[in-house]
Amino acid sequence: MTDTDLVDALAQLSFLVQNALAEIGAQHDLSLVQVRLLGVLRDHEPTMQELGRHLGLDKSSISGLVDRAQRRGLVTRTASPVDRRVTHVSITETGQRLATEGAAVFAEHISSLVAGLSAADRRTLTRLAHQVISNGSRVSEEHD
Amino acid sequence: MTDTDLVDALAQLSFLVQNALAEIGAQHDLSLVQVRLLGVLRDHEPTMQELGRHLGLDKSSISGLVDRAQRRGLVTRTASPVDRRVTHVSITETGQRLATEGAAVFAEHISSLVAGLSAADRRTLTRLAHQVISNGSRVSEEHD
DNA sequence: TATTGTTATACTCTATAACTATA
DNA sequence: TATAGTTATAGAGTATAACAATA
Repeated sequence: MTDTDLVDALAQLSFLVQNALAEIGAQHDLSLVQVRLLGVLRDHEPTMQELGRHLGLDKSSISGLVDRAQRRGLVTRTASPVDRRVTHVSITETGQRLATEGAAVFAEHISSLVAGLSAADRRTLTRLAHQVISNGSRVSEEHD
Repeated sequence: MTDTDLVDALAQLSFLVQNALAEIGAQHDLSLVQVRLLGVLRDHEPTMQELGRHLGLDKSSISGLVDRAQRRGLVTRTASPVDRRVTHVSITETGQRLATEGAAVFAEHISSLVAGLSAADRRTLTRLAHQVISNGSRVSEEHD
């Protein structure tokens, strides 16, 4: 027996959040995947391969993705000093500014969505969301 | 002051749910937008224009989307009897079966994600998610 | 004239397969 | 031989602009 109401609510909620992310990106001509790319690069300087794992994309897709972002001055490629096959990707000043600004707008947008909830309800929602997320990590590890 | 922890949790949760949807679709060679298309058509027989509003896409994008789904035997076009400019889109038997089966798999997947929560916590999460969603509807109406 | 839908075009995004350079 | 990344190719998905048919 599945909880139809909860399943539907989580599906709708996920679309609400993803649409917000997509719209904020679109205001700067960024697709959702470019938003995710900048999001990853805010805190990491991964290799092309690591980037592919993070985003769940083939290495050839990453090549094109980074090409287009680089063409717009958002990221740069740097050669690894230890293994000359390896390329690291980093975010530029411009990309960083865009990512930081977008993250702030996103945070405000989501905050406005939960503004009607009491402080206690917001804490509860945070706790329950984390529980579902950690459950999700466990599930995806099982399928490795 | 924005609630960083809640914002992050909702973002992560949205990716968890959307990835599940995308993976289930991919098992039948359906993209996320094709999944959404079939989802809408399960309960409606909209015109091309209405479909565009539902999915937030331009009418030209809908033409291509429906073309590809029709080529695969998932949907059909029917002429409106009252206005000869208008085309209605309906789901086929094959599409219906696919959509119903996918919805069941999705429901099971999400249910397994929340299986660790108590019944009370699941009820609370349902309530809070609905509150955020209705807040989101209100917000998007304001921007009309 | 206004509206519905299609078509032409251009670009992003994605995977597969073949390739190059390095290990 | 194996691995990291690129390139060639093909297809889905998207929007803009121009178009045809109908209202």
